[in-house]
Amino acid sequence: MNTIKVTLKDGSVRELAADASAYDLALDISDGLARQSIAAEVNGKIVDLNRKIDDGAEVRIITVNMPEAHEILLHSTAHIMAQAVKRLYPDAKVTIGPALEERFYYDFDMPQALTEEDLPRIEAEMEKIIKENQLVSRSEMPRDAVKAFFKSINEDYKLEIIDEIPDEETVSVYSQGEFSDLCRGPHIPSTGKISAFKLLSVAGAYWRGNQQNKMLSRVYGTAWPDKKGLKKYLNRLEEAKKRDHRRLGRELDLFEINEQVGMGLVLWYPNGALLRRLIEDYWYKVHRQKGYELVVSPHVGKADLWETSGHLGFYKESMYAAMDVEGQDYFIKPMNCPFHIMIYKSHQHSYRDLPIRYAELGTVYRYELSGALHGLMRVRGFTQDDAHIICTPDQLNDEVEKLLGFSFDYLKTFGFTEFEVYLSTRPDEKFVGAPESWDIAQKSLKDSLVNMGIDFKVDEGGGAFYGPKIDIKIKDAIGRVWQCTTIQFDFNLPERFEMKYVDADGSFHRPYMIHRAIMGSLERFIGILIEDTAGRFPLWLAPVQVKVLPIADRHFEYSQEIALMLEEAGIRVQTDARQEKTGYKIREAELKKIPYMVIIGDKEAGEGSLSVRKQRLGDLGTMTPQTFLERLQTEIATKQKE
RNA sequence: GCCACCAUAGCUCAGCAGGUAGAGCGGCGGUUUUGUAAACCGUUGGUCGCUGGUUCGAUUCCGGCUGGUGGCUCCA
Repeated sequence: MNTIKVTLKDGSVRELAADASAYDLALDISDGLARQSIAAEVNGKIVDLNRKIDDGAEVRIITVNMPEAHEILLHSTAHIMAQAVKRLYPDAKVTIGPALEERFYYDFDMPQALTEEDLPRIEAEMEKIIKENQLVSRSEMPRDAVKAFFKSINEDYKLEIIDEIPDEETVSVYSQGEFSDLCRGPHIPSTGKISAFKLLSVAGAYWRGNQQNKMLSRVYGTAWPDKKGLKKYLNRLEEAKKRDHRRLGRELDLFEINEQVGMGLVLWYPNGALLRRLIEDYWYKVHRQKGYELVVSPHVGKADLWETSGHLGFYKESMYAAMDVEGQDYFIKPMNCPFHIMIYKSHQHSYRDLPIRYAELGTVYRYELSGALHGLMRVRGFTQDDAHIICTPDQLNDEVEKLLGFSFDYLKTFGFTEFEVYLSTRPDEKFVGAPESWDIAQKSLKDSLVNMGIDFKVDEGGGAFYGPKIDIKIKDAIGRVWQCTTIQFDFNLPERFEMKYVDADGSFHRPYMIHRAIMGSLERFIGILIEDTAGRFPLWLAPVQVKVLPIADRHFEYSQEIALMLEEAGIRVQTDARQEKTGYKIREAELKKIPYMVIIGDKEAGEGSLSVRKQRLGDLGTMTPQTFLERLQTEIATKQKE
């Protein structure tokens, strides 16, 4: 009998029967490994476990617990779900069902939309399929045969997908029991390999995400190597729920979005407004330090301005309707740029004046679909931490590098340490400006990133029509990623507004312009900050920093003294003089996530000391008022995170 | 905007196979002078989101609207 040789990850070589599959290899190594295995990596490519191995291949068995296995688990579970749905609702047509990062979904075209109530039934049917432990098999077939097959079972969507698969790619079908699905794979060897899954929600989703198309029923679910993993994930969802900024916003009295005021419009309560103001103050301070000039622009502008800027041409669907002012149309601003440009144009500028950096916390209004609104994260009126940098072509590199450094420093100040950076380049079809200008700008952006040693991904063709951009996303405390900073070139507006500067030789030139926002929007950034910190803001941002808790009425006078001393030192302090037990006052301060509590009883009043308690950590012991104040001041000055 | 679901006291929620509602917390009043996450007693809170319809009668059933949630799309 012929044999083949395969190399394992550790470099060792094994001899197997000529027709051996990856599973046979796993079995040959150990029964335990075989049991745990769900796929194999052959010559760097992840394939099905029952795929035959070629002689000389380098093979690694993928077991359920490996990170690479998760996507397969999710994807295979999606198939099991589709199978279950087809069993329960034979009229359902399957469409697509990919794995996401920790979840999967499958979209179905249903005669009647699925609801939450259908989920337990589907889950039960899935359990059955898993118990049946059906073998999952892959077959590669000629396109026509595949099409004929899906046509025979009325899966129209699959036909549409097949037509879009590039010719050079092989078309494969995965089958388990009575269910077959067009799929690239790989998949688990049999349905019994799934041991922990849960369906999470149903939602509507347009076929191919296009509003013109039919609304499908989407079911989201998740799958994990074991029950423990599933439980951990579900706990994480719970944790995220606890951090939900909408809930904390109410609990901590930060803000409200009021029905009578209007959807997507934020009312900032005193605590939230204070938090916001602290961020604004810091923002103004560092921008002045970084050479920005602060400008202020109006909330509305005449139609002519928006005509010139092109917004009425390409952005109208996001703008609110015109208002008539003495026979003239005015529009509420969706962006600040035209105003900043008008400020630039008010004077003639020499090359010596550049770069000019105009910054404004500019509140803009954009029409967002009602269904897209979400707490502070997506609203209709929001404040951009906007700035426009106007410079000469040879100042570009320097400006971009400064800007990147500034952005990272700024975000780090708020405790964010992990970033994802994206460079988006010129779109294929629609763009303004000369391709050469794009090349210069893109090169400048790229060089800056490389020079600064920043890891980034390139989103080829992902730029706006008016220029390439760099986006920075931040990762929060529970690993979620949020888009904040955006640094965008603009070849459009300088042209439209005929911006210019006078060069050394006296000739006029068009300056380069960069739009940038570091936080993106204040509303959204604060929303992210709330979720990142779970409402436990760093001391420098906490609306109330210290709560003074006299134990009995006789301690009130000394408590007042302490509160006054702290207040005079610039600490935001409140005294809880109610006739309540200390435990009760502490509990309340804890729930309001006030960073420090100062407890004052006979002992403290007698010796002129303080008993200090830190939120969540508990009793820090007794210290002098001076020591405590110094501790606070250090923590504030260093903007230390909780 | 579209699909599904949801809307009961300030908050969290129970209830009603149709006969106009209840708890805990909070608020208020009192007693307690209190030591590191909830003292005790009393009391006040609701056009059951709005609006039509069915019905002798609707918070409950049906329709419309408004708002919210999860998605789709877009993006700060």
